[in-house]
This record gives sequence, C-alpha cells and structure tokens, in this order.
Amino acid sequence: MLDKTYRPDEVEDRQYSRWEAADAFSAKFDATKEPFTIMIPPPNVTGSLHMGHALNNTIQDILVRYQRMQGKDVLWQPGTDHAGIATQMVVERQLGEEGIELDRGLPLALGNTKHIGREEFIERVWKWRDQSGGTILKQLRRLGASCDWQRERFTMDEGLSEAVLKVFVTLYREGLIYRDKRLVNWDPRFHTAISDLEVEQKEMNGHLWHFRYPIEGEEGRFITVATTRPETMLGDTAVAVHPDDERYKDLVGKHAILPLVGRRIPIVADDYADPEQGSGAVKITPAHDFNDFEVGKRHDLEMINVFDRDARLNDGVPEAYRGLDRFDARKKIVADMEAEGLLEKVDDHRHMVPHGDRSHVAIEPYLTDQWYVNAAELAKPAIAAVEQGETVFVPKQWEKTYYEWMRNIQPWCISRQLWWGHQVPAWYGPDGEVFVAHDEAEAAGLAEQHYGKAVELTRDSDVLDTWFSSALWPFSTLGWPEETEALKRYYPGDVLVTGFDIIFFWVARMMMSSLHFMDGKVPFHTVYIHALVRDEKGQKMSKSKGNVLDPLDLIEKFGADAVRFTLTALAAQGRDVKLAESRIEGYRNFCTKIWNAARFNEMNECRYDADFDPAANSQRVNRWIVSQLAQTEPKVRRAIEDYRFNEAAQALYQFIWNTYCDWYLEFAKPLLQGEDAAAKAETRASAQWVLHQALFLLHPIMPFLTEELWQQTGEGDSSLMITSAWPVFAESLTDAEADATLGWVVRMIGQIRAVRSEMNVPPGARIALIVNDASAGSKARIGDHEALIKTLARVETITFDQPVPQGSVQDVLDECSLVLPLAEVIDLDQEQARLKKEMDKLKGEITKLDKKLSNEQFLAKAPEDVVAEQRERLADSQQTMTKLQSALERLASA
RNA sequence: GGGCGUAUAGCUCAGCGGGAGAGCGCCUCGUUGACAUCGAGGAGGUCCCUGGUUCAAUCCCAGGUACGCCCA
Repeated sequence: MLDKTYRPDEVEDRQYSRWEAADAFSAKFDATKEPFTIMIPPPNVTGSLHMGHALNNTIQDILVRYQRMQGKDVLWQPGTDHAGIATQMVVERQLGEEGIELDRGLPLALGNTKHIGREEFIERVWKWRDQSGGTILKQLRRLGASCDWQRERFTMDEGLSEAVLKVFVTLYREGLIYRDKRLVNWDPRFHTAISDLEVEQKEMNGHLWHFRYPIEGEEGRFITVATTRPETMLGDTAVAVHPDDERYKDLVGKHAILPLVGRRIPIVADDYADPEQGSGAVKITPAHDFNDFEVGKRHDLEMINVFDRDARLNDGVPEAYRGLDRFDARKKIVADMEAEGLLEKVDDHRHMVPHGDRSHVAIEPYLTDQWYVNAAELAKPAIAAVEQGETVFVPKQWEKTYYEWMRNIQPWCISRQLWWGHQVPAWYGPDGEVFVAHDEAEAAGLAEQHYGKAVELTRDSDVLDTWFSSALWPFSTLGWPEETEALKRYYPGDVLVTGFDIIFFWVARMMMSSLHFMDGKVPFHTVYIHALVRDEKGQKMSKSKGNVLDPLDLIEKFGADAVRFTLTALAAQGRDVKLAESRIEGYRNFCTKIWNAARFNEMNECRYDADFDPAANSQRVNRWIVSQLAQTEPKVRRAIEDYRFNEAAQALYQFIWNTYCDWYLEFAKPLLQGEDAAAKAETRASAQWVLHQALFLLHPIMPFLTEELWQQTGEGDSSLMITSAWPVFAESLTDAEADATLGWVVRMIGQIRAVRSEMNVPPGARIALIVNDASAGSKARIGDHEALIKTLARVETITFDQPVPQGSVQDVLDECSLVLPLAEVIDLDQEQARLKKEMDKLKGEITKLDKKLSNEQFLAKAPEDVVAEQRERLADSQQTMTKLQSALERLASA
C-alpha cells in the first residue's frame, strides 16, 4: 500500500542509492550508442549550493536524464575547481586561528606564534580539501543530480595539472604567453594581481580636491588640478592640459613644482585632459592610474611607484609620509596642502571605485611584472566558431555579448601572487633570464644551453589564475594531453549550461583554449544560458540583504522534486527566475496530487500490466486519455530539445492535473465501479498505464517521485525508470473522434455546473435537464455518456425535445439548448441579467465578425481557411444569439 | 557613454499576424470513499504611449516613456 502522502525525505535517499547501486550514472563507453556529453561548470571547491547552482544543475540533470532515456551513452562530467584566492583565504584564516601565518619574509604579526612555508601550507590546503572541500558535490546529490561521480575531477588533480603545464609551455613557446611589466589590478588585501574580470566597479561618494601646483619661474602663478585621489600626487610626474585649451596654451612646455615633494614636473599637452572636467588640467601619475599610464608612455614620463604591496606609502616619498596607509596619507596630504594654502576647493563627487570581487577592498593600479596571455590572438578562432554557427548560444542574443567582449578583449593577466594553485613553470637564471619548461630538469637543460654551463635556477613563485585551468575543463577532464578513449568518445561535448555572468570568465576562455588545443574543434555545439535566480521582488539574492533562499532548506521542506519542478517551470528563456516559497509550495501540491492519483489507482485495483495494449481499448474514455497522452509526449519532447523547459513543465502539469486527474479519473469512476467486467478491466489497465507513461515523461524533471511510484506500482525492484526508454506513442493512438466527443462532454458538464453555481443551486441537489434542438450526433453523445453527465453535473434525468417549463434557465451548447427547470430557485432578475450579459458579449463578437466578413479586401486577401473560420464563428455566434434571445423572451413572458 | 533586455489580470509571468492565457492571490459554494497539500464556480485586462506596415497588429517596424542588467 502506498503511504497516505508522499514523503520525499523518506524516498529521496533510498532512490538515489538504488541509482548508484545500479551504476546508472556512469558513462558506458558503449560504441553502439550515440554519446551525449555535458561538462558541469565546476563550482568552487569552497562553495556550497545556492539557488543558482540548483537551477543550473536541475537543467543539466533534465537534459542528461532525458538523453539517457533516449538511449544515448551519457557523460555528465562533475568536479570542482581549486578556487585559488577563495581557498587560500579559507585556509589562511584557519591557520590564523592557530596563531600560524605564512612566511612571506616578514616578521610574525602580533599574537602569532609560527611561520609556515609554502610546502607545508599546500599540505594544509590539501588536508582541508580532503576533509571539507567539495561539499557542494554532495549537495548536488540531494538535488538528484545524476553525474558520473566516478569520473569526478579537480583542477589541481595530477592529470589536470599536467594539462595546465602543457598548455602554458606550449603557449609560451608560441609567443602567446609572455611576461610584461604593466599596471595591474592589485589587491592590497590578498597581495596579488587579479584580472579585469575580478574587479567590480562600485559607485561611491567621494570628493574632488582642487590643488594648486606652482609654476616654475613664475612667482604667484599656479595651475589647478583636480583629483579624487590626493595620495597619489606624491607620484605625479606631469600635469596634462588639452592641446586646444586656450587657458593653458602658454604653459605647455613649462614646468610645475610638485608641492610637498618639490619635484619639477613638465606640463604636457594631451587629448586625455578634458577641458570640461574640473579645471581642465589634470595631474598625471603614470604608476598608479591606467589612463595616466598611457599618457606617461606617450610623453615618456617617469613612472614613480609610491606604494608597497599593502598600498602603504613606500620609501620613494618624503619621509613624513612613509609607511602611511593610503587613506591616512590622503587625509594628511589634504591637510598639508591646505596648510600651505594650495587647496583651492573641495567638491562632492560621485564616482566609480574599483573593488576586488573577493576581498571587497579598493583595488590599486600597481606596476609589476606579470604573466599575460595574448587573448586577442586566441579570440580570433573563438569568434569565428560562433559566427559560423559551430557553437550556438541559446537564447541567441547572448552571442552579441560574447562578440562584444571577444572583439575588445584585453591581455589576460594570469599570474597570481598566491601559494595555492598551479605554480608558473618558469625558472630564472642568475641574471633574470627566464626558462619556461615542463619541469626543472628541462629548464636546467635550457639554461645550460643558454649559459654554456649549469647554473642555479630559481622557480617563479607565482601561481596561475584558477580560470586558466578551468578553461581546459572540456578536454583536461577527459585525460588530455593523453589520447584517451574518453577524449575520443566524449569530446566535443554537446551542450554547456551556465549563467550569463560566466560567459566571459569561462565560456569564452573554454572556447579559446579548446579551439587552440583540440584541432580547432569547439568544446560544445550549444551554450544554453539561463537566467539568474532572484527573490520574489526581483532582487539579487545576497546574504547582506537576508533574502537568500537555501535550496537545501527548501528540499528539506518541500522535497527535491518540488524544488526542481519549480525552477523548471520558472525557467523561461531570457527571463530572470523570481522565486517565492509559495511557488514551491504549489508544486509540492502537484507532487501530492500525483501521489494521490496513484493511490486512487491502487485502491481501484488498477495494476501494472506488462502486456497492456492501448491500441486495443474499446471504451471511448480510455481511448481519449490515451489520445491526450500521445499528444502530450511530443510537446514535452520538443520543449526539452529546444531548451524551453517551462513549456515542458507546463504541458506535464496540465496533462496530469487537469486532464488526467480532474477529468479522466472522474470519467473512469463509473466504469471502475460498474458491472461490466471487460470495461472495468480495460479501464483499470488504461488508468495505470497512462499514469505510468506520464511518469516517464515527468521523470527528467521529478526523478524521485516518479522512480518511487514506478518501483511501488510498476515493475517493482528489478526495474529502474532512470535507465528505461523514453516512451514513444504511435500516431494511431491519437483519436480525433474521442477527443471531439469527450471535449464536448467536458464543455457540457462545465456549462451545467456554471449555471448551477450562478443560480445558487445547492451542490447536492440533483436536477432535471432538457436538451432541445440536439442533432442526432449530440443525442448519441449524450446517450453514450449519460452516466458521466449525470454524475458530474449532478443531473437526475435527461430528456429531449420538451416544451420549456416556466422558470427555466437556459444555456446554449452548439446547436443544443440546455434547459434546466429551476422554478423553485430561480431569481428572474438575476437570470435576465445573466442572459443579457452573455448576449452583449455575443453582440460585440457578431459586429466584429460582420464587419470583417463584409470587407472585400479581407475576402480577397486573407487565406481561405481564415475566411471560412470567421464565417463559421459568425454562424455559431448568431445561432447562440437566437437561442439566448428566445430564452430571454420566454423568461419575460413568464 | 556603449551594449542587451523588459513593459500583457492584484502579483509572478507564458503566449501570439486572424477568437486575450496560466499559476498564485481574491470572492462564492462544497466532509460526493484518491487528494482540504482538495473539488466546483466566479470576478478581474487601454496587452506602456504615438505613429507606420498589413485585408487584419497585443504580436512586425520606427519613435517615445519607464524600468532592469552588463560593460566603460
């Protein structure tokens, strides 16, 4: 017996274990089947499951389960990335609690007791990773994700590290990776460079300080510069004005004396100075501003770095300022300038300030040596592949975003001043000459060749950006650079499922690296971009706002299937998913509904019958529900294949709840409780078969509930839905006659119920029904389904072609007048009003159609079937109108 | 400043060149042997505005307004 209600907490673990025990998730390397590959977007090893992951992985799981049922050999490749900065942060914090800090050549901070070196630190990270890393992958199991867990990979694995090494060395030797001294985005908290993409611009309230710089040799003359960052003035090496700016024309070529420092700096003419902005003159600090850096290069200016790695002022500035934090320095400099009478004014100013996306501190443009990838070169084939349609974005408009970024791509800074990550495979000779190699021995060989003798080498201490290794995911996880079977079989992948926020970080970089290293073959033919999950008000979920919904809590509360179905139903293309708990509750109710339908079948002895043949059904209601099912399958199939997941969900919801539960089971009741043994047997088998087939269609979205019911009411323990075939229904199962007839019966019952309700007929009261003007066809329909109509519309008797009794309520169904003699309960005024309202609506309709059909242009130009349809509608409306008219007259004469 | 998107019922959103839809919410009624996590019925719309194309526009095009997101 099925339990009274569906209990996801009891079912989910059990079914997941059955799948794993049956090895249902693993890629089979089955050459008789077509492969289907999805590469999971590897979450951070430090991460935990949030709503975005839940959506992302629900979609992937739907695709994967669907394709498995289609008979494909499916690989869903799971894993995590090593999340350089985030992981190092986590472990450093842990160490900090033990009083341990990393030995970076600085004295111990107050309260700390121990330094540890790089090797020991990395050991600690691995230990952390083994103990508590990758919890998110466990959480994905709660969601029902059917990843091939045996193939789980980690970007720091040996094999993947091998791939990183090979890619780095190869690109270096091809000249596509190089070392350069440029301004980088420096994170003063983590002491590392970060890439442009890891910088967030935040709008902030600031000030615009107007400083006066004295002109050399012109006593009492000043040039005023405006700045948002006074602390950088100590590194100024020029003042720039616009070449056409009349105010300053005579000053170009002269020098200013930098206050507080006393340095003599040139006044240069450069387009960068905007005459409209501030005073029109701008201080130039080439070592601390990206724009100034360019100006500096154009005018060959000195680049003076005034900060250390903490963004404190270094020894290159006057003694009074040395060691000051950048924000303290700002205050002091402003005060000192004011004291010298050189502060002209201070304006409030709103501006964008760059922040590290992980450290949340202001980023400092900082002059350092870093490793770069020539992304512009690698982008060329990656752009072409999308232009030529080798990879298609769904929805299509994201291709524009991809192009926009790829066509303006900047050199990619890939080195990070961290310990956790893939160490840059570069060694330096005594004179700083660099040797890039797969290992130290190879580097030593290269060095010996270069110097003519063996020398001592020092390895570059930097590590690579985590995304550098993630970019290789589509092939490194399959064993590249080895030529593995997996690589041959499962590359290229089919579809990548991800959020738009990751197009630049990951999609673009996978495209670049895959095309370069996999013989120009794209890593996936489709990129499905889904929306962000927001709260019910459309705001981004964030801890600080406190509007975060935790998928694990929701699974706990409503079951994984309800969460999955909700996300699926809301995942319309190109729209954000606005999630409210009430939605999940609603789909939890859907689970309950299905469960109860199964219980109903069980109670009525509707048992699974392996030999059941739906084509042999003789009862019209059974042929009808089979027909409806057969028409639902292609809707679901096409929706999934076209990535219109919400439509798949909707089609299933509608079929199961509205068609099967609301109507079919009601239609089946008289048969199930009736005396006709053959009809009863057929109905029992049909009811169960149709439910089971619907569960198969639903399985990719709701795997747990469907598998549970299949086990309990289907083929039992020996069979698994997850590895069963997707149902296919013969065209011949669609039965137009049954659809038309039962559609008509549904309408008839609906109309009678509506009239009863409007007339306030007590729900229990059985009433008489007179049907007038019925065609032979309609009479036959009523004859065939009299029992259903009587039960469901609560009708006592049905008679034909009778005079209309006093005080009857009338309604029209096609050519039929439905007459309900309700003299005792009728309210004449109310009924009159009801009829008039209905006639008004019809009148509008008739006028519209009349006008259209008397338009010669319409008759001449519109397609024939459209014209015919409009004619038919007009005739129908007029017929109904006539009948309502006579009903109204009869009422008035009463 | 550049790019992308959105505007349809109270809310959240589907949809579509030819009869305005769903879920939730709301109102009325209901203990009919699956289900009150339910059933039956109902109310509720200037499909943002203005023009254009078309026999026909909520849908296509142009402009406008408002809002959102990404990039600088």
